[in-house]
Amino acid sequence: MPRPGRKRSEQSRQAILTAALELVAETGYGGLTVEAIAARAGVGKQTIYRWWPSKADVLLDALTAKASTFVPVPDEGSYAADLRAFLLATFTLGRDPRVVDVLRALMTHSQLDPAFGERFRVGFLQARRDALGVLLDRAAARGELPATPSPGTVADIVFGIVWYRVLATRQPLDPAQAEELLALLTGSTSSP
Amino acid sequence: MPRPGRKRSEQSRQAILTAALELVAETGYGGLTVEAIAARAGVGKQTIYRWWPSKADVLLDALTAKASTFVPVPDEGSYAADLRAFLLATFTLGRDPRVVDVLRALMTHSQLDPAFGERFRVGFLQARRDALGVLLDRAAARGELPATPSPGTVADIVFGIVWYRVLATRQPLDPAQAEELLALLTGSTSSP
Amino acid sequence: MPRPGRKRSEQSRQAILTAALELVAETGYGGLTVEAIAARAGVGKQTIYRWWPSKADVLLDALTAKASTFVPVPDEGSYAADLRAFLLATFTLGRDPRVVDVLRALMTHSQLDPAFGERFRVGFLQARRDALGVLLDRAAARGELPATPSPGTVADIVFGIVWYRVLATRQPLDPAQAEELLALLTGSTSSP
Amino acid sequence: MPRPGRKRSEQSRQAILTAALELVAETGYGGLTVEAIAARAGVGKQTIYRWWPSKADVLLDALTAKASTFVPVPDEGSYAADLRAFLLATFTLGRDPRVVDVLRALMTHSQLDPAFGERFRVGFLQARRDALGVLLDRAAARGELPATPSPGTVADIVFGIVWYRVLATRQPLDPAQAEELLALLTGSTSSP
DNA sequence: TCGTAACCGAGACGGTACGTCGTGTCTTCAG
DNA sequence: CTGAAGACACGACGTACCGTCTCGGTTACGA
Repeated sequence: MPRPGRKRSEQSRQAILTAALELVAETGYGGLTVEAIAARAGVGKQTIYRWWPSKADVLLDALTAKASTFVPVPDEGSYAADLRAFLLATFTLGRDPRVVDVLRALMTHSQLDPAFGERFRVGFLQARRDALGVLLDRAAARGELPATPSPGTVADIVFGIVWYRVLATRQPLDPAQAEELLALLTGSTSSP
Repeated sequence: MPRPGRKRSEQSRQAILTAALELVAETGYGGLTVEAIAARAGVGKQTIYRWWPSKADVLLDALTAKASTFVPVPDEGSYAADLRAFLLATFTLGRDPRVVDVLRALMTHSQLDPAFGERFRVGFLQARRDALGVLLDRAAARGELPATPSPGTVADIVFGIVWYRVLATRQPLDPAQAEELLALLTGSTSSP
Repeated sequence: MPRPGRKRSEQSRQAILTAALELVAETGYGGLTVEAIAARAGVGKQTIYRWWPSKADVLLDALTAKASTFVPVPDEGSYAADLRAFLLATFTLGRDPRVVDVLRALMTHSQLDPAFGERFRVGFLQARRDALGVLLDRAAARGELPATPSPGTVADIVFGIVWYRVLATRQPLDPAQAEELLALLTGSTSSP
Repeated sequence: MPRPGRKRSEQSRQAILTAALELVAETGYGGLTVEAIAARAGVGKQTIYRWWPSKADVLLDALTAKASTFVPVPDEGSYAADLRAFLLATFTLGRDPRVVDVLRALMTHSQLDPAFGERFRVGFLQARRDALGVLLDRAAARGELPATPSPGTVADIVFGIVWYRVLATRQPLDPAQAEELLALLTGSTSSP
């Protein structure tokens, strides 16, 4: 049942998302203020607060709306092929500076704002783990999964390396490293 | 050659470091303000600004001064033993909530303040990588090092998993996972 | 053409003016801080800085708004009657401790802040001289004005005595002295 | 009986007085800080606080030390001659910008610091009134004094006009105005 | 077609913290 | 003991954003 009243302005929504992405790319999270987003988008602050709980939620929205953050997990037939596909898709995404800037901002904000931290953990980080989980379950069903790095540890390793490079070393993700990781995790030819 | 003028007050320095650690434990980085540190330490704000470039530098100082952050790397005779020692020391440290709170704050601030980010990267993160590097060099000299995960990737994996759990999942570091990691990286008996 | 946005709060404005007057009466100009005004008025500091260039401008506003600083110059029929009315009104105002406290603060601030000094001189001091000037012009037109103390000097004498007592001797203005001044300036019966 | 220890440095004293005069001339009272005086004089702040209760006392000291502030009151033979001498000496002094700058600073500080205000009133302002008082007493003894402006009012008029021009209009004192004042106060030929 | 309700931009509001400046006191070392 | 140097606790400064709250004005549905 459509309520009365003016409709939400799609134009303002787009302007806000774009402004947020631009600002985070230009100045980092430190220079990202609600006032600056509103000013650049030509929008009142209230319009932002009306639709998003925090500026990080704006970014999260922008990330899922603009970039195709979604990493599909098609069945490639084997654990190795599945994992390779997942890693390459993930590492490719992690080479886009615009995406990386947003990821940094999201993780930073989740440390400052516990409520957002929970949303981010449940709605984003866990979703990525689940995607990898699907793949690992499939491998387990096939009996392909090595016993020793438990699925949880595999996820910790894969996402750990991504976030560590994004936040700590700030070096772009390297596809060659994805292959190293693949070899390590599938146990193929790793003897001295 | 001692300069003239009053000496720096060691008492104030200690009070500031302690206050910073307490506040970050109580309220997280979000509640850590220079004013609050100064108030709790019974100190003027200027005394903090005089000696530390930012509040995160205070924490970094407190971390290295109070907690024995230093992870020594004695030669245990083999790569596996060396790495086990390193991982256990690291994971143990990463189970101390006071240390973890500070680590979160440091990484958060390094995203907000690029200048501190550089200091943190060079003075802390790289130092930890170097410690692991000593160990890996020793193993390479002995010919014990598996070919495939390059030393850089080993470091990314080890520190990646630590930081990912500290920042993202917020689950305490698990010694059993250290053993998993050890098995994986030394290539010992990991077939299904 | 009304601009968009929330209107200025008249309630805040009144609270600020009142707080400023109270504080200057209680503690003098030395104890008058923008922070104290804001705190007492239950107002953010920014609200003060938004509307007044300095704390003295708040006081000046309060003086003209609250106290009836205005000294009317009705035509009393003769120079002597006009001047008596002017002097009595001025001296009466100068006996109100609340007014005197503010005057002291304004003159003090005008020495500290040259920009305010100019505003004060043009917008307040000159206005008072002009009021006296009207009266003197009228007397001149009637041919009542003694030749020797030029109008400018008459003004210097009248306002000089007021400010000197306010700032230097800190003695309340004395109506009897107004009569002395009147006799002197109108040249009535002043021989030995 | 000479106390033990190092003697007070006359060189430092002179440097402080000179620095204070220079600063007040360059920046007015607003830019006159103890730190700036100490820095320019090449002196520790403590040396200033040791010998003067406030920065205004430094200026007061400098004024009486450097400029010959003293207005002598020789007996010129008649009230008119005495008063003319006094007024011309006073107005001449009040035409020196360096003196005027200091006077402004002293009066300003006396509004901010009640203790200095009292010192200034008793030690400086009253001294000037007393000088004029000597002259008026002499005239009274001779029977030359007009009845109507009482001696106190004469003083209020004379010093009022000086301070009013120094603080309020900021116009230099005018010798012609001294003559006007003289004519007015001695009652000589002032009919229309 | 006319409320009425939700939207919009703008921007003022009460707050909190920022980083800086000056105060007057204190501590250190040199003369 | 004085003097230069400078660190100290303190308090106010003026600014930047926060998240909230009016404003006047604009859609757009339902009576």
